[in-house]
Amino acid sequence: MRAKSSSGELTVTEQARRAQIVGAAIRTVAELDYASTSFKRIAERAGLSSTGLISYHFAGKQELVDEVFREVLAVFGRFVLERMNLGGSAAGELRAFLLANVEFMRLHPDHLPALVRLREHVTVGDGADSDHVALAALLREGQRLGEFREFDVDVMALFIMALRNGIVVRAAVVDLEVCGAELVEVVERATKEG
Amino acid sequence: MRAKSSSGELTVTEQARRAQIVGAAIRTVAELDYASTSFKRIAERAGLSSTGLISYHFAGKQELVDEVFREVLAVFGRFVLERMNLGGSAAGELRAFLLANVEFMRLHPDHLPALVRLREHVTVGDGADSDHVALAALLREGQRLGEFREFDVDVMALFIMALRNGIVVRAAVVDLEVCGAELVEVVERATKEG
Amino acid sequence: MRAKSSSGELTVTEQARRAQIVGAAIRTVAELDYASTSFKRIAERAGLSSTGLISYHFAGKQELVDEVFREVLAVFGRFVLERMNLGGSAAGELRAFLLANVEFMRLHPDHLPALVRLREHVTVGDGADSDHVALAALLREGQRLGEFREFDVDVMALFIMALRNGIVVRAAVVDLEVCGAELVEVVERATKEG
Amino acid sequence: MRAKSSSGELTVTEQARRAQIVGAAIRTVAELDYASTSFKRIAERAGLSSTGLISYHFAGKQELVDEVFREVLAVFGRFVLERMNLGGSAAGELRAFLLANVEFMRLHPDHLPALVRLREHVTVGDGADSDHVALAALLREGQRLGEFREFDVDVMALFIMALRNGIVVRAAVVDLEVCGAELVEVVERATKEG
DNA sequence: CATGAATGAGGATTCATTCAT
DNA sequence: TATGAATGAATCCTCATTCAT
Repeated sequence: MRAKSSSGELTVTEQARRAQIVGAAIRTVAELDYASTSFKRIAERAGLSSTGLISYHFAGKQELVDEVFREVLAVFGRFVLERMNLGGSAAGELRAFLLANVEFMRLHPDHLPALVRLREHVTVGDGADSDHVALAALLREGQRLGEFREFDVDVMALFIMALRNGIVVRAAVVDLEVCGAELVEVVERATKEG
Repeated sequence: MRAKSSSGELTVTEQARRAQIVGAAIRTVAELDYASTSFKRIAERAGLSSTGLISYHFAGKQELVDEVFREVLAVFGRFVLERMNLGGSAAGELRAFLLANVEFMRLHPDHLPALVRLREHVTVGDGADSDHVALAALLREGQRLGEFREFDVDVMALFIMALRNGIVVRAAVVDLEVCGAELVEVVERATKEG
Repeated sequence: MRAKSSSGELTVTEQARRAQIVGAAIRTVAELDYASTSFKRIAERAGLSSTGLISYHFAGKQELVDEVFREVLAVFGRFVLERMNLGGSAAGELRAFLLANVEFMRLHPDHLPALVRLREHVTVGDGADSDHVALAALLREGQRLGEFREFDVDVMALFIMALRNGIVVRAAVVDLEVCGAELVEVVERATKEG
Repeated sequence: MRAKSSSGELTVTEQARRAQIVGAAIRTVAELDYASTSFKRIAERAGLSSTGLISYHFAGKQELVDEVFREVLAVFGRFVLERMNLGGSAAGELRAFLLANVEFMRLHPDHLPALVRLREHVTVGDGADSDHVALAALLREGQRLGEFREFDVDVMALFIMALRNGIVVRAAVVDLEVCGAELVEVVERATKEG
């Protein structure tokens, strides 16, 4: 009856259903794009008998979209973090970040497409740019350490995310292996001193 | 329903109306994103008194979308071509291409956003990748001339377009001047020998 | 396509359709009460093939409800005014007002029930209390002329409208003739000096 | 679905739950009007965690509505009766009835609004008019005793209840003290001989 | 008894499209 | 050609009700 109980806790069943719906929504958005993503389509993919069930578990389409976005971002964030926290050089971290991205595309082919397609329709505010901010910080650190040349870190972060997104959008028709290797090379050339 | 006369030709009036509608559609998509672009919204921006007129001039929403895409691509293509055909080196051509893109964003702030947003909803199949193909050819030529290092030209073309699109999507909140300069720098570093 | 053209004018056809829908809405509300009044029910009574047509002519349910209320109030206001402007005494005006109300119920059996049932759901703000205000003014004038005894004019106006509404709600099961005569008698006793 | 046990009796727990739900329903209807009164809203006000519980204790929305109506009527009836059975004159009884109504509004501000709003949606048939019948009987008795003038007792009863309901509907924005005094005065003038 | 998850009908509204004028 | 009225499918959402636990 409620999207969230008054205490903010969710029952196990509810968590499971929400996860099921979110998963179906991710697949739907990845396959059909936001414009064609309706509750009906999501319900079909989730095997639900009624779109009413989605409304039962989520306060509205916007909450679902935000939740999907948050979930994808969380999964992605954990995945990347596991592959980065080696300490070491900024350049190494950046390289790890890029390779993690490519690996993530392989393992979760629907997540990043959903992320990219939902970005404009999300009301989260914060998480949307968290990637960008963290990346810019890393770049700035690299500059401080003398590993990276001078450049506008925000612009460079934008570029790196743009390259990543470019691969995401074309992931279906592209050789991820080749793309990944070239991505690392290009970003290294773009950032390194000299 | 009309779309084209039985002989396949369009009258001057028809062409004018179609152009008016296409122009309004470009503005609408750029401002509202594809998901919120309806005939009603387009008609408002075009100063049309009926959405029926759009259906009259275009066989359907898909034809309109395709036409918009084709038109933007054509305008963009002419613009870029004028700034590139100086002959000269591949690197020079590539640089001219990039600068033309940035200049185009400044002069036609709605066109590339519309292009990017419509790409996934277009059924042209052909023109969608014409940019990519031409760019890949230029890169291959540069490799043949020894100006560019060895890389997968398709991947690199994808990257360059991704960088361009990254700027397009954030054009509203970004300093085009800075972005343009950095774009040239990054692409040069990404492609040049050594 | 629009509820109102940009110049605020309505075409003849549109006026006719709106009137048809408003009429059907009046009948529906009078018969079914607001809670059961849906676009579907209104469309049935209006002989429309689609509820979409109602949305086409009215910006929303609220606009329709407001328009219905305004229309009933206007018809009622004209009707009453025609029977009151004889000049003369305040008591005479009051009596004419009451008789006009009863006569109106006979001629327009759906209008006042709709008015009463819609009052709480209307966002008009002004017209809702115009009856009350005019009546209170008349009562005050009667007091000034010494025709009426001293009483709180707002409370008395409330009472008179309450008596009227009481008849309206039971109009179907009550003898209007008897009610009307008794209404005049009761109000006269309630207001007159002594 | 439960509604009543097979033997027709209700357990203490059942009675308590039903009373809790009925109380919340009264508040909900008084605050939100019938059209906006849903099981969800009632459950919120009752502190229930599920609308299912309402369906469990009442055979359907109609039974709940009828029960609410019956309950309000019973409470009101007892309250009024306590203040009337002094024997004495019909005029005195009538006056006591009116004052009891006003006092009831003060002590139970939600009950009469709920009663008025639910009247049209109730299927009891019986109790709905019990007020009216009793009041008409009192009026007839007063006529027999020569205390009241000649009038149609049903119409007069309708009028008196209409005045009462008029106050109820505006109770929030009106001075109950003033209204009460004027109500007694007006009804006395309306009914007394001469 | 109580819970909360689930259901499917029905709500208003928007949409692309059709058609008479 | 152009208009605007009309259509019906599809949208998200709310509702009372059912049911397994």
